[in-house]
Amino acid sequence: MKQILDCIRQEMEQAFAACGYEEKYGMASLSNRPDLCQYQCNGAMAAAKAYKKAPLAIAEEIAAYVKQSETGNQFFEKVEAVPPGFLNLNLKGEYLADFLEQSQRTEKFGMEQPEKPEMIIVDYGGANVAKPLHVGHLRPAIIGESIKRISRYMGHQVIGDVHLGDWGLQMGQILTELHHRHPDWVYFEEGYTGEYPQEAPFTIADLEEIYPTASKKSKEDEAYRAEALEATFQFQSGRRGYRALCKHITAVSIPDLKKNYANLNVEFDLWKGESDVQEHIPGMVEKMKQDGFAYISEGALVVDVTEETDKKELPPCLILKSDGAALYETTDLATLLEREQLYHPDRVIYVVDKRQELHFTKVFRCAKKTGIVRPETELTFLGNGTMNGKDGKPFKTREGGVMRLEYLIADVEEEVYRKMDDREMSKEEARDASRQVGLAALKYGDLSNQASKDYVFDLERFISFEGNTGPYIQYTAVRIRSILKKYAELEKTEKESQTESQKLLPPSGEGETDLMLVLARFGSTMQTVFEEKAPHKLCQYLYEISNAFNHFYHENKILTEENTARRASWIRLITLTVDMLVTGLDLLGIETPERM
RNA sequence: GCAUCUGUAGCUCAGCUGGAUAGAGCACUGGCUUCCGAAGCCAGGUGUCGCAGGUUCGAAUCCUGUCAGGUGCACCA
Repeated sequence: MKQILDCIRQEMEQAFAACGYEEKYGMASLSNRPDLCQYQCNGAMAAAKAYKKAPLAIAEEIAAYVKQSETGNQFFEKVEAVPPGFLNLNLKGEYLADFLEQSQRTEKFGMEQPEKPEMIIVDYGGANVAKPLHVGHLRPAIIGESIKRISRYMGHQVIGDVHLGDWGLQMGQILTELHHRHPDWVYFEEGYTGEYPQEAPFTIADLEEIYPTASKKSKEDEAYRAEALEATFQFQSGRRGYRALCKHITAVSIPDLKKNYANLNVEFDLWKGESDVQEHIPGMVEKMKQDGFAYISEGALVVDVTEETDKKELPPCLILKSDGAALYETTDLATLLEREQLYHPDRVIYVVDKRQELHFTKVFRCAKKTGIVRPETELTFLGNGTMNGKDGKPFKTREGGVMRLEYLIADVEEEVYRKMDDREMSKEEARDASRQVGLAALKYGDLSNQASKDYVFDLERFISFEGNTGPYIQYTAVRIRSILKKYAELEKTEKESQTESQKLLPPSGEGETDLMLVLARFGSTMQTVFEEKAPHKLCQYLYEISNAFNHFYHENKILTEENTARRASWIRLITLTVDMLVTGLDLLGIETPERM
């Protein structure tokens, strides 16, 4: 169904046209002065210049036209021209109620599905094998998951890909470290042609110690680093023993990563890694050479990606290192190649740390230039800022190290659990609720900030349950559910149910009108959130719904309302409210507990 | 050095495809519960929108310059 704002715009555009002005001046928007009106149209002021007339005169002309027109009469309770030339609009209660009535009776609150659903791939994991997830993985995971859910909800076909880091230097470093420790392993025996063991000779816990050690040595020791680079090259060139070991590393890591992402309520459709696209590399490189895009520069194989409009010359996109090994760029390009073959995506959205912007700019340009993706494929870089500590610097543990994600989650959960002491719940229920509330605190604290900006992690604030926080939204939803439960019991004692047959009545008071106006914005808000890939705007919206509901709630006694038609109408209104809240939270990747 | 992002209330942040008095939350003060969850609601003060110019009827928003901070600049990912 059509959005309210679109109806208003159409109405106003028609009015402008009928009065002899260009249609575009009918552009209406939400009022920025709610005390004066609900919607506004500023077109008269813009038109004043073009038509050399007084803005107020135009506004009055339009207002008069709308008032006498049939459809205008149906929509508006008020159409007012105000100096210097604003058009202030208020909707009729009947129309508003009718609109929400339809929203409630239609799937997805009446949101229209896209004519042509797009195939969208969201690349947002960034996890590396052999390394535990840490706070740096939090933002891409949370934001990406939300983008995925929102896109899917809008009616598109969406694939989330974790895109594991399982191919680069880190693998060479681990191989080197393992070689040093266990030179006798069959994996390191040259010329060995037999089968390698099925079982991995190490556990995830071993790896969690081995990788940091190797990484550290590689930074400090030149010879060690050279060894790791050589191992990387050998491994990438297909040395059997190395490949077998890396398979073990991946096999051991994935279940652990899955578990940790699941704790965050983050799920991927694809668990592909960099290693999965290696077969595409030789052909891809060969074609780039043949087509004349790739050439040797300073020993490495590169593709130029500068464009005329650049203020500064971009470094070229590196395809192969001078030692012939593949790079980050190479793998990302090959991944795009494979995605194009398998899924033919209309868009690929990368949710990764914003510091990688240059890298992706190069990859995108190279992919377009060399024809790896179609010209119309939209490649989007959604760079996220970092989560900082209260000192404004990247979040660290007290000891100054990088915090593991599972510890952070556990800390938040524990803190919430302590606060729920006084609730009448079983220990089990309280645990479960604190998990959901804690996660909401963490995720909402993150998502309510613009993705591209850094933000300060403040545990106290996020879990404070006051103000614009995840728990506050959850609380509002839980509270409504509680009322609905009570109502269901109450209704049992009455002769017949009225809720189903009762239509939504026009609002009876200020609080109810405001609530209805907010709820009526669901569709257009979702559209904006999707288009701008801006989950923080969804947070803001849910917060507005919650505020509007709480205001309404204090203004009206729902269950004791004597007019049963009114009461049934209110029940339907708050049902719509809670449905939208729960849906919205779910799109942020946040669950709503039964009680809290 | 070059590029790029950010600078809004004491703190944390919205607003930035130009519009009417720049908004929230926290913190601070006072009030509201014989009644649906007070983790709530109501009321109260706070701003050189980094600075300086410019465009415009109109600028936090667009343009230029400038200051401050962050980030990135070819064989790591």
